[in-house]
Amino acid sequence: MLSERRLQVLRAIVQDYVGTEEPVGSKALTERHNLGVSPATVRNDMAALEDEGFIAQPHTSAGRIPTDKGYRLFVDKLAGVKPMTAPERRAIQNFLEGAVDLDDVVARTVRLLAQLTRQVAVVQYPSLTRSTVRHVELLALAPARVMLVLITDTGRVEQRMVDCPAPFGEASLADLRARLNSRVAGRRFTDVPTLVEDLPDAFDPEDRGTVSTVLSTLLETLVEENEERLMIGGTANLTRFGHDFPLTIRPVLEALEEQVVLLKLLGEAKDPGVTVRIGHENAHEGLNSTSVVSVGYGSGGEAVAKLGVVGPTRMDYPGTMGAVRAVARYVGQILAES
Amino acid sequence: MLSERRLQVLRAIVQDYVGTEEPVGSKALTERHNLGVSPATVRNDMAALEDEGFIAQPHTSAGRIPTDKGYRLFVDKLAGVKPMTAPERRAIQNFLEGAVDLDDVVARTVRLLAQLTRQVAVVQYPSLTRSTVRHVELLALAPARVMLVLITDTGRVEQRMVDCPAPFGEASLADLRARLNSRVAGRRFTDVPTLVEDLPDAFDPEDRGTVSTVLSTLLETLVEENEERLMIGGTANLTRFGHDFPLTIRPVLEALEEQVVLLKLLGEAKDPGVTVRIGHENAHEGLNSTSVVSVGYGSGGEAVAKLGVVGPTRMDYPGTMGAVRAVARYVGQILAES
DNA sequence: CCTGGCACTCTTCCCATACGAGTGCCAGCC
DNA sequence: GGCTGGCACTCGTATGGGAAGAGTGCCAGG
Repeated sequence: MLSERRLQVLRAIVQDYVGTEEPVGSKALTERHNLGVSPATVRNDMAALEDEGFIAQPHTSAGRIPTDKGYRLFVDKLAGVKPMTAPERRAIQNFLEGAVDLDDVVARTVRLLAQLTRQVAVVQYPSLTRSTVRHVELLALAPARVMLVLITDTGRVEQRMVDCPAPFGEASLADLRARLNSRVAGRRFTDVPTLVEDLPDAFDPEDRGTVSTVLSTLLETLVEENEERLMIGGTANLTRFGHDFPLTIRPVLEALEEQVVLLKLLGEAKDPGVTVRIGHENAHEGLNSTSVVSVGYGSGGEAVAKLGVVGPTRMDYPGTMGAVRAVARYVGQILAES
Repeated sequence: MLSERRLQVLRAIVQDYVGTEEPVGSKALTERHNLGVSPATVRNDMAALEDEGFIAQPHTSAGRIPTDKGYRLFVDKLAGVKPMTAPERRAIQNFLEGAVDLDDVVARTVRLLAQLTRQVAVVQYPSLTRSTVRHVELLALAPARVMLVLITDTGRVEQRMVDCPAPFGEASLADLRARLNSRVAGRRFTDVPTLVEDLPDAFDPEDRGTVSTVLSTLLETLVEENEERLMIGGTANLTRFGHDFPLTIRPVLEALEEQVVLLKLLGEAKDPGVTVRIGHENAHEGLNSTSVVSVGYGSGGEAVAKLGVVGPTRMDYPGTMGAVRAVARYVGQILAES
């Protein structure tokens, strides 16, 4: 087991390295931190930390830098989440309150996160599966053409065109609209399939085909839109990544464009609080030199989607975690209000 | 005036530089192109071209690279638009035809453009101003809460929540819905304000306030959403930009995040055909080392939005212009069909 | 267990040199 | 007049050898 002081040394190394972006040596450490021991002692501690795999040297005559394992220990044991200051919290709230619709909320959230953390921000749109139906609307655009509009409690709106097998009267449409809403309004999306199962039976045989078509489009929408959308921002912050540019940044940009990858990444974080995945803990190869800090957010107690940031493993974890947590909290509030 | 051969020399320089990314010298030119003259002659021509400002030397003992002015001449006079091959055209069509809704069309277009040109692709959503109204829907979500849904002929859907000053009966709502649609359906967005101007007069005094509120929300939507949305893709291609990385790429990424900047950029291109803005021709400073190739697209004869790519000034102009033009054409077709 | 001292290892920086690519110019030739 | 070969010149880049500096590991002593 590592002694208390060795942990302090590790913490100091992480903090200094995050600050300076340069390998940190024993002498610099004792100067900048009150460890109460000499550089020589620190050197011994460093050697031990290196044996355990928490830190490494880029080359023989250089200082140490934390490994992924070192950051992991730092995040788990050595540092808390740095809470936002009151002015920061006010600023977050003010900025988000100006949003006019869901798109705007998401867009503002991305901007805000990117600015606060100076990293790449990723915000997932509220998921359909975990939401409830506010309203389903059917519009006859032509005799045999219906537009299906789905409104969720999180303000999300999805629409689909339905080509009906037969013309569908306005009265039947109104009937279907009423029956559909009375069954699914306020219910969870996951329950919808069973709730509408026997709905065609209530209609005249001639309309049943159309009703079935509409319903199956509705169910399709639930499934399709399940591959959720997300918004990304702050990619310009990638330029602060490191010195050996193109090689580091390219795979990250590629990964960011693969929404599937990002969604999987966010989806994997099951933790109810802030989740941190460091370097190689990320399954995707392109993100092996990055850390992902994410958290769920939602209008009620339950998370309906995730948001987070992607940055270099050398990042200010306490600050980033604090910012991510705070933003998620306020977004949740905004969603609950609207 | 420049002689015919000098123009050929300029063309050769542009082509070689685009290919190799390195300053091109007189000897290499005569070897790779059948100019029929010796390097010494080419040197004289180069000196003349440099005097005129079409090419420049990075340093005394290096080859020449084209200036913005040189690229401009190349684009205007020396090169045409390279048409896509038949297989390429088929691939474009196939790829776009799989789209299920407008979002998907735009997303696929971005991907396609980025892949074809190996550059950053930008696609603007079809504009509201130049579209016509397909349908306006009003949904009573609560006694004094109405959702306004606007559907355009390009498939775009916008929704807004309206908080009414007074409860609004279902009958009145149906009345308003019917009157509204009979007036604006099939009409251009720009005409809507005058078309609905006197609509409140037809209602009972007690409903007038609500009708006005709904209408003003509708008009707001037209104005607000006029600041159009766009989708960007292929940012990973920025890594192929140049050797002096962070400095070049950073302002570009920043500009790309400022949608306002991009929209202005696309908006400035009035040309009915493919527009090319080279280097400093772009008003925005961050894009001074890039060229923007854009073109309008639309379902009918008229352009409803723009799309294009952003890349280094050192790009394959004929190929890029061909790809941009072809994609715009097929997107137009897809929109017209749906 | 901590500390000061010391030898050792590398990387980085700097400078000087050599090399080579490319130019500009000139005299001569068609 | 325009093209060509030749030649001197410029200047960036590659190469190599120190010298400097940072940092380490280890050891003997407190």
